[in-house]
Amino acid sequence: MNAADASVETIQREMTAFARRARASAGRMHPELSLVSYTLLGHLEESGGCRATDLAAHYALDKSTVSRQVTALERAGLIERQVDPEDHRVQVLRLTEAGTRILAQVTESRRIAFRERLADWPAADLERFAAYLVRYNTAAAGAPPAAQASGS
Amino acid sequence: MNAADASVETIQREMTAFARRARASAGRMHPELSLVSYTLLGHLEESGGCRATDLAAHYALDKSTVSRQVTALERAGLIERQVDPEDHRVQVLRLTEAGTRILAQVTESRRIAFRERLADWPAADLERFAAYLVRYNTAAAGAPPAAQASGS
DNA sequence: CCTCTCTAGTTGCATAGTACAACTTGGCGG
DNA sequence: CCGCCAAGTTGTACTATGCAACTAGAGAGG
Repeated sequence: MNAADASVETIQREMTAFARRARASAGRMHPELSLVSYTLLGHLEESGGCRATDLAAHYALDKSTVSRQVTALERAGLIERQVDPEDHRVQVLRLTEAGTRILAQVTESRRIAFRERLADWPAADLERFAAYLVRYNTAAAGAPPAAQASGS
Repeated sequence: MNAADASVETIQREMTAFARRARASAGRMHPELSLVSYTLLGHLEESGGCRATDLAAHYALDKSTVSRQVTALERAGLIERQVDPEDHRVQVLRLTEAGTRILAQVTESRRIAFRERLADWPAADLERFAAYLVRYNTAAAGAPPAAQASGS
């Protein structure tokens, strides 16, 4: 195996290890907002409101899963649904004020934790690491399901 | 926010996105070996055999979770338990031949998928990316639970 | 030798996230 | 009007997970 292969191997192992830990510790920090809820809210903020089907497609989730998550988030008052006047089958999802606030809180406390962990990294390394991750995830998002599954 | 903060923000977002997708697509590639089982087997291979408690500590899992996973892996014939002759409370876990084989297969097909996604990366970037991930995860492993949860 | 305490692991119970399949509702083209 | 497709919901089942209660064995102190 050449050097590039060894690097790929390491990247695979470390990304897997990270993914493995992520869920294991999910929710310990923010019991009121699970990893799933957090990412859904984040996408709603980014997109400025979208359909449940869009969320399902974006995260490769079943629409039933999204439906239940959306129901829970609505019950919690973090998002609201509005029936699309153009097509009554469609529900446009939007963050409520409370949802926006909580999302910001969680994002902030997560940012603090990440900063702590990355405190002793030189700025140049941080930038490069960030760029690599963006590049990697961009490729992953455009890849077919099988390739996405490799991240698991 | 300065440049370093922006990088931290990006790292947080991208790591989270990755983690989010990882689990969602887990198992689609290798139905016979879940993400959890895969990482446990991987650790057994690396360590050359260890206790259930070691696995739990390494992955920040409850010992009951590990116990069940181990039971399943043993039933599947991928690992075997031997009672430590020095301490009858302890079970030393080891990969069986079948376990070693399947682990190698899955690792290989995952490696192929990762290589595909990383195909157009220069070797130098691969090496740096790999090094960053190792560094990041090493910090995560030694961090307190709260900081680990930030990866979720 | 007996007891107390600690450790390793198992099991009972509850919960979250997920998928798949069946169903409901509504839009669209013949 | 009819048949078909698309968006969501609901029923069901399964996996991973944690916590708490338990069992079994090791070690220390009397």
